[in-house]
Amino acid sequence: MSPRPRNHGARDRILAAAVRRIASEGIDGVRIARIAMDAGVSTSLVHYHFDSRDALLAEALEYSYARAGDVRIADRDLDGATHAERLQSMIEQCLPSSESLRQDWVLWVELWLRAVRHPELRPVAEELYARLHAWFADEIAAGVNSHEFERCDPQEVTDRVLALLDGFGVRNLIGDSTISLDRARRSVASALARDLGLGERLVSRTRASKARSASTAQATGS
Amino acid sequence: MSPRPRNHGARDRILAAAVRRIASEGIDGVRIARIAMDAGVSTSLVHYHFDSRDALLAEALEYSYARAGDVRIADRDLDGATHAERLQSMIEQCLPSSESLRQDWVLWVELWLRAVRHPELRPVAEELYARLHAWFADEIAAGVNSHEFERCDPQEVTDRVLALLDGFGVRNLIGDSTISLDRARRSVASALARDLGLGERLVSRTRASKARSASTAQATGS
DNA sequence: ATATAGACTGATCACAAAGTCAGGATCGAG
DNA sequence: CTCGATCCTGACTTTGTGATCAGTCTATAT
Repeated sequence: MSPRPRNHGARDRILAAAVRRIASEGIDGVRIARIAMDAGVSTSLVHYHFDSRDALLAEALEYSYARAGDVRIADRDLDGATHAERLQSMIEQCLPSSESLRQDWVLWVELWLRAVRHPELRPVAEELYARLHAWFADEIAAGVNSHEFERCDPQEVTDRVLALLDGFGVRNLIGDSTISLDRARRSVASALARDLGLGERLVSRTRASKARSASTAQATGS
Repeated sequence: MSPRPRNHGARDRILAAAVRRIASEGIDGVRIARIAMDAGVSTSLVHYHFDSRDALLAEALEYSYARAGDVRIADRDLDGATHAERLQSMIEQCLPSSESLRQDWVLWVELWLRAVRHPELRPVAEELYARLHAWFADEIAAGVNSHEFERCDPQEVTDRVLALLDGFGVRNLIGDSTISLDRARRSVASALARDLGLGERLVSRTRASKARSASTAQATGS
């Protein structure tokens, strides 16, 4: 047997550093010298592991999007929760409510911008939205089935929720002082609540903050 | 009198070319050589008129945002219209529904991304949102006053509409096949209609398409 | 022991693109 | 006419950065 590739982890460190740098400086602003520095290696090693700068960045983004697209929780605190409580927690995880979520958001916007100009990226974006869509629509449909929610079209409602999340999320992301995180949360939740026939509140005040802290705790970690 | 600066229009042509190039290639992708080519001048002239690449791009963006932020219509066809009809037309003009609106949208997203990393740009973004907000909120408040709409909080409703517009707009902009322009239009309009107590439709079918064609006609021109 | 493949580096190349500079062309004022 | 300011250009310099390459080091297999 010929010696197998044994990686001392440098490759992964480079990828991780790349993701961080992309988030902080933008795809176009990233310099491989910085990535190498962050990863504690020489620039040559970066070129050794990746064919080109573009290849590195593409893989880094792919990695990050895959992670972000993975359903974000198997949140133990929500095991016995109602569908409304789960939805509340999902909303929380789709807003830039923690440092790591903000980072995901920036890469997200970066993807939007590039998808406009590079049609080959559109499937990537669509796939991400499709997963988010399924995540919400399934939960809503389940709630309708179990008569927790009023009859409604889960597809329509989901699209509206995703749009609200994007709209409020972006404004909060860019630091618009009129859209606090809490305002975004409440607006999205109350709009959703009305669509589901729950009146003005998705969940009661105390339960809402419980769901929130449960999900932010796990979003912040890692 | 000392000789006045006599500009043969080159400076403006450079700015216009810059805006076009930024929209098509992105702020980071813009090369002054290309801008110069488009404007039919030498690169040296670009440097003659603008201190630096950054200064040129900043001025170009400022120019474009100012134009886009200007209230977009004094739409004669809507002079005798109801507030609902006006709102329908405003929605149309806040979605990427024409080539020039798509261009504005791209620059808009570009601004979001940079505002995240350059706090000095945030006031620019906030100002743009403030104008949009006022535009919608005034119209809604007027409709409430005249009892065309149900009593509601125009600020809240406006923020929700702007979020929906951003959310649906972005997805349409990146070519997401599940969010057609028409779907975006109808979703935003129906959500707004419900907020205003008008049931499911903001305006009747025929009047809606009339308002749409009126506003796209003027959005496409120029 | 030594041959081999993978992991890694320092030095260097190549190139694109921003920015500079010296000077030419044009126009208005005196 | 001619002086000076404005407008404009081609050639050049500079710099940042992606990529290459020759070679070292280490671990493992035989």
